[in-house]
Amino acid sequence: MSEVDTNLLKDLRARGLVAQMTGEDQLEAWLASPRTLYCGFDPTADSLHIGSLVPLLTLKRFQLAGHTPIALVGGATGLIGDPSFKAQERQLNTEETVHAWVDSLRKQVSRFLDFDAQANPAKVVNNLDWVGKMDVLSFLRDVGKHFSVNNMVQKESVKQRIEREGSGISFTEFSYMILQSLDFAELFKAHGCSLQIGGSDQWGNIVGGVDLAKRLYGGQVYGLTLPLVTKADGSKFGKTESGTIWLDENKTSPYAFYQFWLNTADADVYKFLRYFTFLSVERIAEIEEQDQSAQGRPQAQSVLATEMTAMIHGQAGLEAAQRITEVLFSGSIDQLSEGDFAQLMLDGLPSTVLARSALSEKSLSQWLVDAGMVGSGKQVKDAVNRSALLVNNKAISADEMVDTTAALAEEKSLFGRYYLVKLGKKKYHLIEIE
RNA sequence: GCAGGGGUUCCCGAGUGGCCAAAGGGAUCAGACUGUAAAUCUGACGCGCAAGCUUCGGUGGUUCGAAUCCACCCCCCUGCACCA
Repeated sequence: MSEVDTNLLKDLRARGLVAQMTGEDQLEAWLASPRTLYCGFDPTADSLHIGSLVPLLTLKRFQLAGHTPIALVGGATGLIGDPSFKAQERQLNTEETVHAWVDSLRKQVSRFLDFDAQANPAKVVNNLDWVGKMDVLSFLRDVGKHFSVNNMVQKESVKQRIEREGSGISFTEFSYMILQSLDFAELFKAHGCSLQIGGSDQWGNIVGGVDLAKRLYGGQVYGLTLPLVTKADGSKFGKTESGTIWLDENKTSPYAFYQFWLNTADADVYKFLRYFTFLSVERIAEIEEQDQSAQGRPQAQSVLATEMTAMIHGQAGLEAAQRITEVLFSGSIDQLSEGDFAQLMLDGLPSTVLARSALSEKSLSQWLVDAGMVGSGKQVKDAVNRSALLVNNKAISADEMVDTTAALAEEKSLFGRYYLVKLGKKKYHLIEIE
């Protein structure tokens, strides 16, 4: 039997990663020996986003401490939809869609865990493998009988759906909790899995699973929830003007990803370092101290961005992101070589390739809207009025905004074909004329 | 099925015949200040550079004029009934 790191729980607590747990006193002792634990990820998109990162990384922390992690991809539960704390009934996705998403998530999740560990190799399972085989009568008689609707209705996670005016909950979503409970019981039986972790919104579902595993198999099992990531200013974590921050580099480029973390507010950054990185809490405290005694800009954001980008996108992704950042925010663009521009495009700087003959087709504002740089021409106009729209560092006039040929005149280009468009302080888009 | 309540621009939520592209708040974007922070102040916020165009669940109608009135339809909520 391999040894485990018994300081795990202490470390999780120090990181603020423990929201609730069952069997408060016993869990610590239970984790003194290697155990198997799981966390579920439902396919609600073709990629995980950074919100899922906290449970995923915690699974990793458990593995590093010597326990065996199981990542469950919800091929079955994803077909139903978790109602927990959702304001509205969700639209069901088709089976094909969910199947495809399951495959994507399986790959993504696998990158974080170690499957070759001698003592505690990770596993990935899909709950469709057992739920899909179950027939209705078995479900109702063998599983359903253990659930009290009275109890389920009391759950905070579905309460607002039941009480709230203007919404409701279908039996389908209401049954979700039973399926998730079944997962835990099933994993206990098949893999001796004795701990489920998840976001604190999963508490109700997790407790349901603990109860069911006990009733069906008399298992000694535990549940542990992690805090939902919140921001000090109350806005939603993980979203920016351009949408969700995904883990998939095709949906969120390493550059955008790096920038996201770099823009973390001071009030959140040390908490995020504890939540998301594998830096020790001591090291993080040290960073915080240094930042406090130093004037001006803290180093924490940069550490966070570096750690996270390297973790998700690797060293190459990090370097690309830093290269772009360096050029745009500290360098002067006229020092760029022709090759640098090509590199920026490769590195993932948002860019568009246009034919010179096509320029006269639309106004510059329309081109920028089409390129996805801004939401509407009004925003471009607003920026132009404030001299906040620059092409190769020169402000665009109101006339040029309408006349693309003038705005992107050949003599204004760099190397005859590059135009770096800057809107506001942070938004960049590269246009190449071919 | 019956009765009652409701569906407004990203969200919440005003608006009950012209002054409504539609109050207010939130979110978001931009500017100033800064550290590519926070807080604050300013501007924008259906689409369009503009002229102008398209909206208030849907379709028709009344009217010089409708988010606002009428008819029918769709959807949601609450209660009752039906079913058992």
